[in-house]
Amino acid sequence: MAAPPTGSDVRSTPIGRASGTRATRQRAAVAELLLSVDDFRSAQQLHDLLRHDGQNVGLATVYRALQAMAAAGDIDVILASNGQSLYRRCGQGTGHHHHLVCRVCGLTIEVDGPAVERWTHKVGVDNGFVDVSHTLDIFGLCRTCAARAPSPLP
Amino acid sequence: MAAPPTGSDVRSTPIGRASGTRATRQRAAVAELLLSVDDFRSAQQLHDLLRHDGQNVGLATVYRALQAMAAAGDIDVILASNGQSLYRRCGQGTGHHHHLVCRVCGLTIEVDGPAVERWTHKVGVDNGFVDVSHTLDIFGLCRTCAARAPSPLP
DNA sequence: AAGATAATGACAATCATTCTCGATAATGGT
DNA sequence: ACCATTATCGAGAATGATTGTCATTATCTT
Repeated sequence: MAAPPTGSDVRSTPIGRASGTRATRQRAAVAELLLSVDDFRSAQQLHDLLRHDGQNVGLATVYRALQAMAAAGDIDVILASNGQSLYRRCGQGTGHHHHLVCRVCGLTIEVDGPAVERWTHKVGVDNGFVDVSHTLDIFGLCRTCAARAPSPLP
Repeated sequence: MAAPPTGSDVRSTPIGRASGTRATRQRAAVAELLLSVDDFRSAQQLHDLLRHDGQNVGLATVYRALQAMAAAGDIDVILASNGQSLYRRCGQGTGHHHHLVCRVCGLTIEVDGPAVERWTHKVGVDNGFVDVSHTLDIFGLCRTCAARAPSPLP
């Protein structure tokens, strides 16, 4: 044991590691892969990428790793309109935030909206709700995709 | 049935009926059921309600009816966190709006946020996006459910 | 080093939703 | 009204993402 046990054993585990969890090759592979990907990807896409990368990780393991990371707040999850979950690393340290996502290429920009946070919370409280949370995502066509595609609707 | 048979449904393509679509008992049943339900319900819940009501409608038909109504803009759809779609009639005439939904009982309140609309649009445009849209839903525990359940998180 | 036990992987199971296709019934024209 | 057309229905099979099972393996604690 190298780390000095200073009385109460506060967080002798690395950031994002809950006590009782273990560092494995598979989880490291998933975490590292996410560092090299900028856009939201499904669990299965990430699994394929690992395979092509020579990494051999089971699909169920990828799901478990992503869930764990999401629960720990290390990655963002959004629900695509077809119901599948998409994952992406999020800016370290930045807490709650939202996403501006290109419908075509998936380009993602993190955005903050303190006013919106306040507003949604107030709406909940004003209506007698507690434990208020919200989902907010912005979609559109990024400059590149807009230039490429003709106007979709007249 | 002694009630006037041609009371509520006009045969000459009522509002919301695209040409080429037909008015059937099943779709009427789904539409009417939605009138009596205030909260978001899954397709399967609605199917069960129809069954208990004596109405015999196939599950696939309920899905098809809901999809058609959603596509026509007659009902609202939200994606629950488990990925399943929830449906609810929306206030006639009211255009774009958002929802405050109780996580436990599904109680739903429609809310408007003109400022949020402006903000999301601005965020998109400022980043070079066009054709900007967004999703925004607020979740929480309504007064009743909060009183019933102990605080979920210490 | 050794034991306790998270974590893994291959595969089965689940669950919402969609598809298939023969049967049925709503519409429009006559 | 009657009929032909064809949208819609219903029951079950199929799909596809995600989760559960469980024997085996690898990590952490002592």
